[in-house]
Amino acid sequence: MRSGQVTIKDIAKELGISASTVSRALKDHPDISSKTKEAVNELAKKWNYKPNAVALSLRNSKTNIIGVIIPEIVHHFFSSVISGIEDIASKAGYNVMIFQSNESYEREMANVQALLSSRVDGVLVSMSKETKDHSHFQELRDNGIPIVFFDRVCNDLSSDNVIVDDFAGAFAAVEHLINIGCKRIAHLSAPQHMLLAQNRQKGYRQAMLKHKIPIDEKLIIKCDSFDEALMKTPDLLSLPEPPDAIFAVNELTAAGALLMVKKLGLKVPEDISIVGFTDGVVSRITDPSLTTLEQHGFEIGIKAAELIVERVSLGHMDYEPVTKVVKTNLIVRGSTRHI
Amino acid sequence: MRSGQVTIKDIAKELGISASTVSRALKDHPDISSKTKEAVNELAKKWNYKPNAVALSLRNSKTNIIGVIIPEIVHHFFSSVISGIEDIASKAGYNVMIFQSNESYEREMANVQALLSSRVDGVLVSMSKETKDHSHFQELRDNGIPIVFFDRVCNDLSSDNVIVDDFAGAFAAVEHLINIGCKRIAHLSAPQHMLLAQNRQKGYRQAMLKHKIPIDEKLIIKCDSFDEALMKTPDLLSLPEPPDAIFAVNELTAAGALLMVKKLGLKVPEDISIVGFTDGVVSRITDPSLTTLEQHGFEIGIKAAELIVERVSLGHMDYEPVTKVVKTNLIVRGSTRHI
DNA sequence: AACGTCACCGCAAACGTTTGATATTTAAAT
DNA sequence: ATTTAAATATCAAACGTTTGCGGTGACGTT
Repeated sequence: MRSGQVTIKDIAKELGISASTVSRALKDHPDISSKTKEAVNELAKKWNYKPNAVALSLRNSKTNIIGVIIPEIVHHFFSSVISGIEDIASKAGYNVMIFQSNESYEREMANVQALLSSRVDGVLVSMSKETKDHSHFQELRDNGIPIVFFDRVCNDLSSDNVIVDDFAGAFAAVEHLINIGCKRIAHLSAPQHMLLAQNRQKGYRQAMLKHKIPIDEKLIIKCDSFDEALMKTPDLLSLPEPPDAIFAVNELTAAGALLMVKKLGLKVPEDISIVGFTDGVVSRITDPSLTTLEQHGFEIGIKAAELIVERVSLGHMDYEPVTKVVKTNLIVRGSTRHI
Repeated sequence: MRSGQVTIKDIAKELGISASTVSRALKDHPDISSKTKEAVNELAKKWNYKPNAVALSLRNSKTNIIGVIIPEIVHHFFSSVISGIEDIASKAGYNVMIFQSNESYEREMANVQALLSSRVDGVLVSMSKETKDHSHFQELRDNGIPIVFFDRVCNDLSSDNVIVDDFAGAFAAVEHLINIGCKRIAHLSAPQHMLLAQNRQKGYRQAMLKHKIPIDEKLIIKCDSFDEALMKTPDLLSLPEPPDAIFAVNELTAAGALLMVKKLGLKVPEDISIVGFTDGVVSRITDPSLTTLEQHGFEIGIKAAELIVERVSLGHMDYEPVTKVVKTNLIVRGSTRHI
């Protein structure tokens, strides 16, 4: 057995022919006699020859790698996205390289540098919460590497985006709450520099407006994690006019609110209805199970990967950016009143 | 602005010097005058030169990529592992390429071929449930690529492993149940061809044995998902002598059992105590929260990555395989009685 | 004998980088 | 003025692959 992996040269040497002939034989080039082809193919099989992707990348200036930058892998939504990406990429002959920013701007920039060095063919990004400047992404573009943003997209950079329909989803959720008779609906929101959070809040406001329910700003608070929900829900409930419903910006926040509401002796959904965003495992196993908006992470991954593959195969950066929107579904479960 | 990325040659041409001089200047080689170095560094910075990793890989026969094959990315445990891997890898200067087998043997083999072609420096694997033959992994080894298995390891192939201490964990869990006074402890188990499931069941039996509690085989059933737990828990509870505790092979199964027990009008933990394996988000948000065994996915990822980095830097395949065991912690929460 | 036509194969360059072995220049020492 | 050494820069090869171009026989046609 040889050390390292078999190359075309090894085969050529063994057969006493040139490397180019071996290359052509392997590709069934008409210039090569069938005798030679047979010999080459036989030996290649016997020695388990695998083309060296690195050499190919160098020659073709194409790595067949797509890079992914994600805030945190340990998230049902994000891991679903990655799964979708990997699915499509592997089908299209691409490999996937992942980087997590850990919600840090620094890390994200370092990741971009690594991607640049790796000469990946295209990049998929969901931005970190910290990120406000986008020049590192522009740098990728300047070097001819197409980018598709997903979920946490970039509003000032004109770019390809794949997002969930946050506005419509939030609107539907709040309208559902209104339809079952809720009047004082609280909104647990995320920081407003994120487009996603803006749109969900807009959906909330629009639904309230449409149904002529006055908006109480005291019912809109920044609260976007399980632990924060545990902290802030009591304040909300001790308002002079407490809410009769909560619309949370994500699943875990909704779960935290649910837990605290119960702990404070109120009943869900009889006293308070709760709706979350993002459909993970959590919503199904709470008691009662949570009414949520399906976020279709897998689908987003698929769409984003399809788009980047298309952009990469284009071979140039001269295209009109598009924004693909994935619809959300409202899944009604036990945490909202039935009428 | 130039199209494509800046190379050493571009810099050399612009400065009227040779590529080798540029290369040495960038590495602060003593042969190069400081004047030249300054000029080179300045231009490299101005033009944003990034070394081409592909060319380096080819030259050094080292890609600085580690490949990961995982059954399903969308799993709290596995995504935690990936997160740990990515953390260590990036610190050590490696990039991470992921592949999911989707629990399919076919896919897994295809992934190995891709890994082989990509010339990754090392591979981390958690096997698919289907996999019984391991020659594809042997092929990686034969080509000088070290492998570290984690969680779902390979018993017949002598190899590096990183696993959780399933036996001790299960033992501790069951002993805890016994200590709080439970006598009839049911075990919701996974298919026994998986080493992991075997060891957990062994831990269960050993703990019962130690405390001289008779083992009732009717209390050991195959049941390893949320939905299956919803189905089978009622049968368990309607036994002539129903259990007073449940030890489930994983978190979601425990959550399913918990939900169903409550639905049937029994109280947790007053009537029945429940313990799960694997610590995800789910255990914290159930009501009551679940007593579980922390599986430390992140930690496993870290250990596995550290090990593969070590193996890779060794530069040869002549080492004695080790098995690293990550301890589990029993986290006592609300689903088990306090005494 | 001279030429053309095939069928088959090899040469060399290119992708970007590094590095041992050389060249060339500069300055100092004889 | 010549030699010597040091300083500086270049050459060429190598990593594995592809591909345009050129080359070599064998054979058939005039």
